[in-house]
Amino acid sequence: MSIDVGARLRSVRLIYGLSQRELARRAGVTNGLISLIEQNRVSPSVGSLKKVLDGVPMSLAEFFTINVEETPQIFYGDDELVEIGSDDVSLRLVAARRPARQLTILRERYAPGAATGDDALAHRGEEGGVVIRGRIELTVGGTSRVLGPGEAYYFSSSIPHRFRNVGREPCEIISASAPPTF
Amino acid sequence: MSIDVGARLRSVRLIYGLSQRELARRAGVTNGLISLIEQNRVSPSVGSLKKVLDGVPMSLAEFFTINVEETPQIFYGDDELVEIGSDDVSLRLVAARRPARQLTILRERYAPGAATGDDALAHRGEEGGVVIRGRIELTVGGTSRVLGPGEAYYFSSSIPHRFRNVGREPCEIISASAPPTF
DNA sequence: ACAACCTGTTTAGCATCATGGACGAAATGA
DNA sequence: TCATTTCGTCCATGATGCTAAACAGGTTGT
Repeated sequence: MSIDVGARLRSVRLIYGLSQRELARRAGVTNGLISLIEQNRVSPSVGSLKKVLDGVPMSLAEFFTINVEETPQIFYGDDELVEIGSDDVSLRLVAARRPARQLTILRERYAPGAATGDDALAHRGEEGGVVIRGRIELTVGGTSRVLGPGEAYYFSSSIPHRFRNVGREPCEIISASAPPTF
Repeated sequence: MSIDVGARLRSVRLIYGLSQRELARRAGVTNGLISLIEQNRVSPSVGSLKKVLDGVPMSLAEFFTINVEETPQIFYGDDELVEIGSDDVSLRLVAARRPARQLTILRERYAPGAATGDDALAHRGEEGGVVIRGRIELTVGGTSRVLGPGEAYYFSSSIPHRFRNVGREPCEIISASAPPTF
């Protein structure tokens, strides 16, 4: 549940082949603090954690992104396409069972006339995709464009956006987004 | 230089349309703490920052990844599919011109018999994709499997991996990886 | 054996964070 | 107008992070 900052810090320190004292010296903190953090006996302030990571160097974003356990896991096949959409808009998620994915990959299918909703979507991250079949109208931040098979798109997910199938046949898209939205 | 945790938190809170008190209630902390953090008058412990973000909800990784300035940029269409592959393996990159992408999205085309190379690939991050057409043999960490249209895959890119078209027709895949490899 | 150095851990005390409540300003409603 | 609600900020106090120094165990070298 918790982040296990201690294990993360220990693993990055060892990756860089540093002792607690050496890292402490580079970071301008005490070795004792490194020890306490690695044992999870304190929850460091963001300020001191940043100082520590500056000694490596590594950004806070990277620190919280790295996967410590490194559970090599492979997901294959049709089974991994888990349905999460509605009737008109079918979303199939790749590797849904995998914990802590860095990516959401979807096969999206829009029935003729179907759309992602009346309100535009807006969330963190970036997303993009490629149209496989059919024609889709993509509205991003006020401007619209119709995309056909083979065409692609990419934008910041925080800009309000909406998809709508304006063709007479079903439309299919492969999309990806990071950080994961599902 | 510093991270300006305060401004980040404030912008996140406002994106979600919450007051300091409402966020505090959801997070299980006091409104005063939210106020102090947003003014950068304290450097919150990782533990409390996590509690706060759980109220949104947002991960620490996302929190430190978000770009406060947010340059809205949209990439559309066929133009954005930039060719980067060889003769047998064609890779077209979505939104190649966009700086600092968080995602690599590729349309990959393998001629019959073509492969990603004699040596297996291994790099940081995660990747996945969906087969659109043809049949591809995917080898990840010693085990192989042949995937057909509609099937999907997902794995840690650090595991050595290799793609090979084992069918008689061209194979097409839409893939995504993060962090970006191209 | 012994010293000199390394490792990570522990502890007392001080600095900082986090709480609960009080405060004034601004908006809402009767 | 006056009461009520909600906003963000501020303050005293208790909780916790952080430092400096001591400690125990392991390795190297003389």
